[in-house]
Amino acid sequence: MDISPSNACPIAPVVDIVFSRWTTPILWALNQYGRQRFVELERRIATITPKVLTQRLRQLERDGLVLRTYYPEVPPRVEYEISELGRSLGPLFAALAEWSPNLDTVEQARRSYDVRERSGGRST
Amino acid sequence: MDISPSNACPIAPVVDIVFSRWTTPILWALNQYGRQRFVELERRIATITPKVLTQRLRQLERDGLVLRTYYPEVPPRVEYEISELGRSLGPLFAALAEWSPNLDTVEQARRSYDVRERSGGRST
DNA sequence: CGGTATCCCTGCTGATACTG
DNA sequence: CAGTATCAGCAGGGATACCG
Repeated sequence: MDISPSNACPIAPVVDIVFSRWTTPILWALNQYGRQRFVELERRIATITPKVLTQRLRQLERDGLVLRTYYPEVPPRVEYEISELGRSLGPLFAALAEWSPNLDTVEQARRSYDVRERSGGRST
Repeated sequence: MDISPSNACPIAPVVDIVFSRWTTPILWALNQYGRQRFVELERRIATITPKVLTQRLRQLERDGLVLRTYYPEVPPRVEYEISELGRSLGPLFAALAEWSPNLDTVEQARRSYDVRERSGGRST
């Protein structure tokens, strides 16, 4: 939360909601593989802990991006799915994916920066 | 860094680079108001401290998203500007901006969630 | 299964002071 | 001006254990 102060730029609030920690893989998994249970998400994301997964799912549910359905069976069952509002993020995610080829450029920039810095390239 | 593990979804690395803390307002300011000095950025973002601003600018410079120019004058002058790679984020930022009307829906979702929770709506 | 509760610990942040 | 250095404080995340 409050990842980037809104006074600085108008898109900061959107970033706070959509790109706060763990939300991207969660929304992606729900969008990609559809409605699924808690454990499925847990296994798919792998490095997330149940506590944090719960926190993030609650947050996403509160923001209306994710729908939670509870089945009072034994053993209990809960299913999560992306909401319509969540699906409206599609174009945004597509824009992300379209930019990803530039990751190579970033990698290259990092390497040459590191070389420059190692040899004391900075003037100040 | 490592805001969202890449094993979970392919767009996570992009998010790590572009939407890590403070990078959005910085890139936005540089993109919106053009080439400017350290203090200008500092004043524009207001709540950022010089230490953190320096950190983030270095990171963005290393990633090739921002260009730094040092003028060895007295007093010294440094100017920052967005790189071509940084400008290539334009469509992404536009997609963000296009989604921002949905913030109202999020706000509404939060309110009704909070009402539901206050009255003990959750079954589990 | 689908979570909570607990503790710990890292990393970000803020404040302050100092320098070329 | 444009930083760097240092220290303290704290929220959030990870690991582990437990519960309906």
